[in-house]
Amino acid sequence: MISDEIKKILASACKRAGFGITASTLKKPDISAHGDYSSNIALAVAGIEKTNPRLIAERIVECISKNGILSKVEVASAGYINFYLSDEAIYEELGRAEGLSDKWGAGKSLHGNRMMFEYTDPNPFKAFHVGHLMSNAIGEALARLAEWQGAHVIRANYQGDVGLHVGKAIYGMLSAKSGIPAETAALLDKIGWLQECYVFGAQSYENDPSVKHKIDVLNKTVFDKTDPEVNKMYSLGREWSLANFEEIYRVLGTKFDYYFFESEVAEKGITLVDEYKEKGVFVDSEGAVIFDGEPYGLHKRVFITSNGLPTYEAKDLGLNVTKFEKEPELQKSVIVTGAEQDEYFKVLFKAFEFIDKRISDNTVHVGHGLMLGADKKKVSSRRGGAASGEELLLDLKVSALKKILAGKKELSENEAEDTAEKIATGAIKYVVLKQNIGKNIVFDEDLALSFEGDSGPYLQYTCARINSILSAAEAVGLEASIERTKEPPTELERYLIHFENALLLASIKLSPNYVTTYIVELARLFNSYYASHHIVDAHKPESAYRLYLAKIVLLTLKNGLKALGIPTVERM
RNA sequence: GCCCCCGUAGUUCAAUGGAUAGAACUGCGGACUUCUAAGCCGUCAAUGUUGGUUCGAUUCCAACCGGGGGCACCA
Repeated sequence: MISDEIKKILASACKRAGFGITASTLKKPDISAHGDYSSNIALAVAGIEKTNPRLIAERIVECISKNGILSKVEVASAGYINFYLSDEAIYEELGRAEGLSDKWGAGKSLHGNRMMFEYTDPNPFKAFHVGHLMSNAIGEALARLAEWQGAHVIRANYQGDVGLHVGKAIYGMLSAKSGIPAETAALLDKIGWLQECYVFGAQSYENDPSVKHKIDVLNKTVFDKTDPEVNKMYSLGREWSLANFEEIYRVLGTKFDYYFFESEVAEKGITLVDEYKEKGVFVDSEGAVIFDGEPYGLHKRVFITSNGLPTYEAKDLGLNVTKFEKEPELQKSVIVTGAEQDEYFKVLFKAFEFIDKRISDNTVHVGHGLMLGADKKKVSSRRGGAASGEELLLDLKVSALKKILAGKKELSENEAEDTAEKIATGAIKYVVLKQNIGKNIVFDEDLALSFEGDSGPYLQYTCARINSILSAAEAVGLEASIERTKEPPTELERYLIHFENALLLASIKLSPNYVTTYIVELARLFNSYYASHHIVDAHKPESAYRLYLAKIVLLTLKNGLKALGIPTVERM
């Protein structure tokens, strides 16, 4: 990265000037008039030495040796040191980007690290909710950003295949047995039926005390596997749900390496609680076994109920131990869930400090906000009730398809369908990834359907537009080249140079929005450039360079989108 | 009651303690019979309140006001 070069230059200049600061602070200035890179190091030094920052900056600048990559170094304002890259350095960076191709943007900051990301976590027998969509978008982006930094990433999905919700669903299934879809029926029909069963079961559970009792008993039957009929419903529902989730993951672009199930980790959780109860980590309280977080400013949590059943606390104990058992070389474990679990995880990690410090030290929880509708309430579906993730995707897809068909593009039916799906996925993922993870998202579906402005489709559109330019160039036999007829770098070229840093920062901060912000600004700069520069013109010598630049922009957009898990389209 | 998170243009979001707080949507006003108008250009408009720390605060600290979430056998 060229910023590393400048950091070195700056550090050695500081040393020569007699300032022993090694922590170099180099950033891209907010406005281009302040150069390509800027350092506030003189301000920091002045703070310590109680002297005039401008004088310090000037002393540092005097010590900067001549270097081909810099055209100018200046002291500005209160004492900033602004670095201006030479045109040659910028062309060289563009050439480096081209050479790296689909590796352009990658870094080494996590090279050799083995990291597990757990996300999505839907529950079989229940709907795939918009919350799962968010968790997936964020988890997938974080996983990919880590991969771009050289980490070996392991994707994990933890699913609740036991528990009350299963009892409710199976109660519904048994009640509606006559309407059960045939084995040959479409998956969508099976899932539709299953969800109706769940809703029926859940409502009956709330409204009818006798049913509540029946479901509680049924739930135990599910667990004990003593009733063949119940067993059959259980395996059908589980199978259908998981197959349906797999289809959603395909659309979303996620491939999991591990599927953990609550049923598989419960036993281990119970054993751990027993073991560490003897050591005083867990204590009996009102018949339950709890961990008391209050001495640490946290709260109490039940791990084993008074009926002797493990809560999700105990299961999480088993889950996290299992992760490190299956992956002994694991250096970091990241868990993505809703932010409502923030404090729960603090308690869990505190308990882990007494059980396995390696786990508590190397596991981080990322809590994301809720997705709300335009009315700031839960996103509701067109059919009433909370919207499922699938419905939301489908609504967006239908709208995208309409828009595609309204155009005069000659896309085949398949391509149109596929493109619409990618636009829908891109739209929803972008909305989730463009803002800070912990905050609630207000998702105005009508606004999202317009696909205008600061949006995923805007980025996809820009890519499609460049593709179109490339084919226009091909049609007239124009070849991209940076060798002849270079033009002085514009803001666009100067912006491209910061791509690697955006990816690095996003990875370090677990904040994909650094990348969304970067690439949407890049797209904006390109579209603006496009409006004022005619690119393909066989008669203009500068066309080769402009085409080259367009290709680098496309490469950067594609790599950025890939690192976020947002699909790109060829045409739209 | 205790704890956690969040308060930035009319709206939805940005901003690694630094320079002139950046976009999008909306509104208003434009350009274009040239490579994709899901585009481009211009314009109006914002840091909840009061203090503190700092050379410098949207960012850190405190209090208050407002919103959301969590605090025992559900996940």
